[in-house]
Amino acid sequence: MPDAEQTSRQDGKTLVIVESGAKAETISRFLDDDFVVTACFGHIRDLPRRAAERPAKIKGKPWADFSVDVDHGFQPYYIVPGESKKHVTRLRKELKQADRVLLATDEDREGESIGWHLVEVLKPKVPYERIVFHEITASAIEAALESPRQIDEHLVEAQESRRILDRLYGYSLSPVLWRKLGQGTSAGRVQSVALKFLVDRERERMAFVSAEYWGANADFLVGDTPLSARLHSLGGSELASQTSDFDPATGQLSATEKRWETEESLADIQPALTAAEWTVSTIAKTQAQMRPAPPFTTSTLQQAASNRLGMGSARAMAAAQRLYQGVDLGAERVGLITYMRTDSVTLSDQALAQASDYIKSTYGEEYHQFRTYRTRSRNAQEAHEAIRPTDIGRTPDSLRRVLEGDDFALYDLIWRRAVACQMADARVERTRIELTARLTGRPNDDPAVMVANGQVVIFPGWYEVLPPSGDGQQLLPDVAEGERAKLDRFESRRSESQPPARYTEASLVKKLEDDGLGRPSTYAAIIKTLTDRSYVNRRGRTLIPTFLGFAVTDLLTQHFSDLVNAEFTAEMEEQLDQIARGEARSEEHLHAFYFGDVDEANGLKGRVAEKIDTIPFWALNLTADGLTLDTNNDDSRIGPDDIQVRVRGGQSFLRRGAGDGMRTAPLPPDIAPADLTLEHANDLLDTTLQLPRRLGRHPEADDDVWLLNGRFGPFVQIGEVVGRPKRGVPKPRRASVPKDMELAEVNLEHAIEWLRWPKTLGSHPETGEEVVVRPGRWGPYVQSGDERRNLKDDDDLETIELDRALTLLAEPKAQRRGRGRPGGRRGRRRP
DNA sequence: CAGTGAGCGAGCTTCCGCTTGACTT
Repeated sequence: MPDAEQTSRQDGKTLVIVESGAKAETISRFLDDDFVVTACFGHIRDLPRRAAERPAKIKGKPWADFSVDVDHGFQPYYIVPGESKKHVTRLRKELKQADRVLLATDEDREGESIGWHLVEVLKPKVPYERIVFHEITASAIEAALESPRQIDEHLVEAQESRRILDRLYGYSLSPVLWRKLGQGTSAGRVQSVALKFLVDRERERMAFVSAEYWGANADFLVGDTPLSARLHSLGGSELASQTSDFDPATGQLSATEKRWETEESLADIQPALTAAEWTVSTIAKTQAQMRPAPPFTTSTLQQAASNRLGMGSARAMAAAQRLYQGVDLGAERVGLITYMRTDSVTLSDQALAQASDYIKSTYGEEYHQFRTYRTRSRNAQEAHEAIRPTDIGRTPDSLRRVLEGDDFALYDLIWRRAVACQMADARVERTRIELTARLTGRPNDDPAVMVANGQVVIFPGWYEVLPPSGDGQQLLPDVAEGERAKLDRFESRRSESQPPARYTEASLVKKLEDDGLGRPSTYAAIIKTLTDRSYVNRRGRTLIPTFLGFAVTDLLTQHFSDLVNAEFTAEMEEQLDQIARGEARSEEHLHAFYFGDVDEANGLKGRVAEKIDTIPFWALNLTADGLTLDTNNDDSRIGPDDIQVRVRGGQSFLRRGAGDGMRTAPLPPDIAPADLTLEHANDLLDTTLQLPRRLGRHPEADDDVWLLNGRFGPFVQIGEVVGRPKRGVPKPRRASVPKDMELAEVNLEHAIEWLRWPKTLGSHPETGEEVVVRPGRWGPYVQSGDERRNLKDDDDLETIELDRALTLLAEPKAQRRGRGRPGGRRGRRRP
């Protein structure tokens, strides 16, 4: 099929380039044969990510890591990454068939930039113009074609400024973390703030002091009618009944006008309450209108998918992508929803009209309510519509045979939300029944009031399509004011004030959007980064920061606090807006950021150079009161029983004492910092101290194999545990336990395998030195004396022989290239 | 960085924001 399309193309056509493949398909249906619609699939150029991608001419430059010449106007050096090459090749081919190009990328900062990059890479010889589609409808496309314009250079400059700033930020601060916390760690304008949200919340939970408080429920008989109510107030004071009534720092009552009841105080008053004569004193009815929520954006879709369907952000987005790309219905492939990466709550006129028709014909006129919604989130760019079904008439039921699993559930949710948002308010009537009694002989507790709350839906409106959980009804029996009531059963109930909830994927995405961090296309990726880097663990739906996450956050917050908050991004966005309006230049902002606007000391470059060698290592002190940041980093002040949490090589561990009596134990990778108590820490240390452990008998050496704990972690050894190495006695054979191995799982088989290395192949004919082969950090290698060479791909660790090893050793050493680094400092190798 | 031992050669990691890869018969 594609072949036929290729050959049928004639010269003289207009090439329309959009960002996404499905969008290209849809738009081509609205255009005649004079147009060829194609997709570039997002950005086709970017700064090189890794050293291997950098152009040869910038290698060795002091700014090569950035691929941005900070000394000459912050000139970026772009490349076409491997994944984009095939798209560029294809676009070039398509361009040859065209005599005009329309850059129809999205109408936002990134879209403008993608259009500009397309021109830079494709260098069209034919005329090109910029157009934008506001919706994918015939009239909107026609309107777009009638008002082409030039590329907005200021907007492109703003995007480039954002791109370079993020590169400078990430690639300057990440190396600081490598030095202090281990390789592979990372810092970024968005991820580091997201991580700080999680760490701050975990610390709030650690500092939280819970309060126990008691309340009561009672069953009444009003005549013969049963009625349940809850104890509301005594002696004119309301009972404390929620977390916010208590001080999170002390667990004491903070709402001092309220009463703090205990189990004993309620037991004490129960006889008086039971004996009292109760009266239905007031029945208050109020009406309330419940408005539907706006249609979905990426952020609210991810929240609802998590809350209602239990889907994580990435899973929800994958399902949404499939719905967007569409299904085969009959002969044609049809996209079922509009674009799923959007920050807009706007619906097209066509969708509004469709919804109106559907609602009126299905539920009746009075169920329809025309509504428009305004986007409230910061930094919204609104290049697309809200997420909605492409055809409201395509009900979830009609797609039951086509969609399954996540896809169906998500479509159902999107469809309901889109319809509901054009429906009338639900009207509910709320009823509050108060029962009052005078207590004899208890002046401080008199009078007593019990309350029952109820709710009835009197007009469902949008509830018809999207019922609230529990259908919105809480029925109360029919009683009248002034009726006498008898307390039949009394039950006191224990509650605890709750620490602030941990973030879930859904609540983190909401927080990010509210604070203007990240974009619809990156919310799921941000969470993935945090988990990939082991900054965060998932437990059920909640996200729990690890100690490594704490270390990263503390280090950045202590030394670069102005960079690790949402305000930094907000200010950046203001500057980008100035650039986009042509009121400011990117270079000045970047210069101020990187080199400082007062002096070098307040620029990123100067600060990193000053800090990278002087920042102390991170540690938390663990006491009975909890974990606190260690600020002096002074071993001489550590007592023999003092416990610290530290991080090395990305692994967190416990340390008890300092100097000679010091003991360490690795922390379980999934431990929640708030769960680490002094007692737990001592248990972990004592468990590790159960080493040495005898694993069994080595069959060849005819000796015992021991698992021991050493300076650099656990290791296995053939032979007795020795105290100090004795002169003249050959050293026993030893091997490290791999870093990712749990100590409890180490057995004799493992030990025998590790102890096979190094294997002696023979002696070197020239030097007489032993030639050995062993697995190494960078793959297997051979060694003789001080000479080492890696095995090649064809060589095998198990079968390699002396001759081959000698050949490898005779080859020249791989050339080590000197690299000038900013500041001229080469990191000392860790001993 | 440290802890009963031995080893590790050269060069790498990292950012945010757009898009989904698909060369089987």
